[in-house]
Amino acid sequence: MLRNDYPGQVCSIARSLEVVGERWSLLIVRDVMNGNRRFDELQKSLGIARNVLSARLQRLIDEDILERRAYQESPTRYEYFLTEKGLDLWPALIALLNWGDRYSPDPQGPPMLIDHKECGGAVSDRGICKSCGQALHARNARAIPGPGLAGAVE
Amino acid sequence: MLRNDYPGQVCSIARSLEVVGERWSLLIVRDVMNGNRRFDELQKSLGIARNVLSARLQRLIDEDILERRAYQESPTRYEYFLTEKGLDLWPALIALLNWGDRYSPDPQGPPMLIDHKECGGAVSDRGICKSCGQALHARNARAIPGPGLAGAVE
DNA sequence: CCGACTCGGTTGCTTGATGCAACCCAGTGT
DNA sequence: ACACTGGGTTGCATCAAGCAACCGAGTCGG
Repeated sequence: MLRNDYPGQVCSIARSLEVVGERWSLLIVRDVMNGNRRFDELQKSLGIARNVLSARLQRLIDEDILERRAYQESPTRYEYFLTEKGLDLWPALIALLNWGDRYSPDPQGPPMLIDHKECGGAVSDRGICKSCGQALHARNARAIPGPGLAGAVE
Repeated sequence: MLRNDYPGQVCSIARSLEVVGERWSLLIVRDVMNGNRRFDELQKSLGIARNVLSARLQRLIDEDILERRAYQESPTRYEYFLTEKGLDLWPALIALLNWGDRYSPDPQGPPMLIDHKECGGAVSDRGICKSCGQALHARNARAIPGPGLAGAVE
């Protein structure tokens, strides 16, 4: 997105998109959720321009979606973590994941599978564990590589 | 978003965002879901530039998310409708709506409320009817103006 | 028969975000 | 002394978005 505001829109969807609707923002959140926490990791994993990654991270920190913490001193090096607000984007990501799986399917199968950490059950498009029925969140779900990834890695 | 592809990304979230992650796309889908079906209605409601609206509608049609139908001849006039694929974006929109309501709250209350057409129950962030427990879809949910809209309309 | 209005766009121009490559800096390893 | 790593910043070219003007078919009012 170019400008991050939708002038005149009084709608919570528009307000959400003002914050996370910019190009790359949701993919950064997804990557951090999957354990990519460092600048270079994110840059390589996403293939994003470094200046743009820098700007996005700053924006996500300003919006209290990410938090930057030093993991060592001299030289100081940083990691990015999701706040509660950031973790709460999980249901939206799951909905987009499922929509993508349904309508842009990989012939090999989905590239990423989500399951319930405690019981191993699959997750529905509503973020509900299909085997135990619990409504899941970022903390008790886990991403595992699916069959669609295999073809891309070779 | 500028370019609509995320090169090298093998991920259904990225694939979804390639299609609906461009600036305005999800808001157009939301508007059509709420009954704005004509070019001028959409243009006024969104405050989007006409050339951009034209490009987005064409893209959404190409992606089989919208369908254009003539509602009269001479002069021919058109309306845009959501396909099943478009309607299935509903859970993602609901997730974003709830996230926006929670973290960018309007002091007056939410500008838009969603309820279950049949029983009038409120809808959770997972798109589940809070009163009867049913998992809802675009067709059996309804958007109604909430308290947050009042202040903006005056 | 002439002008104004509506709907659904398209065309041109300007502005601003993005992509890319190069550079920077502190510290570490060899 | 030199290269390497992590975490960026700077400059420049390109491409998409915003804006206003225009267009074309048909309809209405006088």
